[in-house]
Amino acid sequence: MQSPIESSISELADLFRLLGDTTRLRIVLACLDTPIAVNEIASTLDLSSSLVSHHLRLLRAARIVKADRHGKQVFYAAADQHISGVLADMLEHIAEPHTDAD
Amino acid sequence: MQSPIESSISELADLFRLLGDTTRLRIVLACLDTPIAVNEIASTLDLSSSLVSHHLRLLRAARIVKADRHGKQVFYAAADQHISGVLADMLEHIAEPHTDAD
DNA sequence: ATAACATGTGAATATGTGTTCATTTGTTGG
DNA sequence: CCAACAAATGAACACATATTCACATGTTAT
Repeated sequence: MQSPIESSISELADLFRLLGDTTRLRIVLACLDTPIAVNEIASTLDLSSSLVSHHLRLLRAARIVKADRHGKQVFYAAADQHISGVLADMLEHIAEPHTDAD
Repeated sequence: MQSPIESSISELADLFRLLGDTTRLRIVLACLDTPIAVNEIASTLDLSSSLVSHHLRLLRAARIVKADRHGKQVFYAAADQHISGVLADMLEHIAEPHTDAD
């Protein structure tokens, strides 16, 4: 991997920071496979739609998810393959057996 | 991707949250390619070794980096391929051209 | 043992941020 | 146009956490 320039680093960190909150992460996971409306996310995860909307705004700004309006409802979905790729890699990292030796 | 169980989610979020700070991210990037000592990280990134040590402790606890003592110095390196894989994916995500249309 | 160096740690503070509540904007159907 | 619903937003608060400073621990050489 190339050493990323300084400007990319804050952008990188932004993306990770957004995924680093359990509520936001659950929201992202909820719309990974198929587009899903805001209030459906809210009811599924048992959150207020206000809170979901707040988080989706941040996720959308970072292009982690993309929005698609259908009538009154707005459907959200993962922006691209890299997002699911990152999540898959991290899950492997967790699954990996680890000795207690540091 | 399988839907990750609830316990994995907080573990996942922890990992992302740790990478979501620019200082910690720079530290991780600094020891991605080759093991590097604490004070070398500190001087390279122009940080106090105390701060670097604090962050390394968190990164080590999450098994993002691993420690290796050689004499007085402790060398740190990325724990496994998944970490670099995640970073590579995220960099691709950033590099991807994006329209301003939301 | 002691000095010199490298790393680790605890407490305190300043800053960032997730959540709630109230309100507003946008959209469809009567 | 108006009522009903979905989504978005702003302000305020509570809480988490990154950083600094002072000090402790661990390691090597003399």
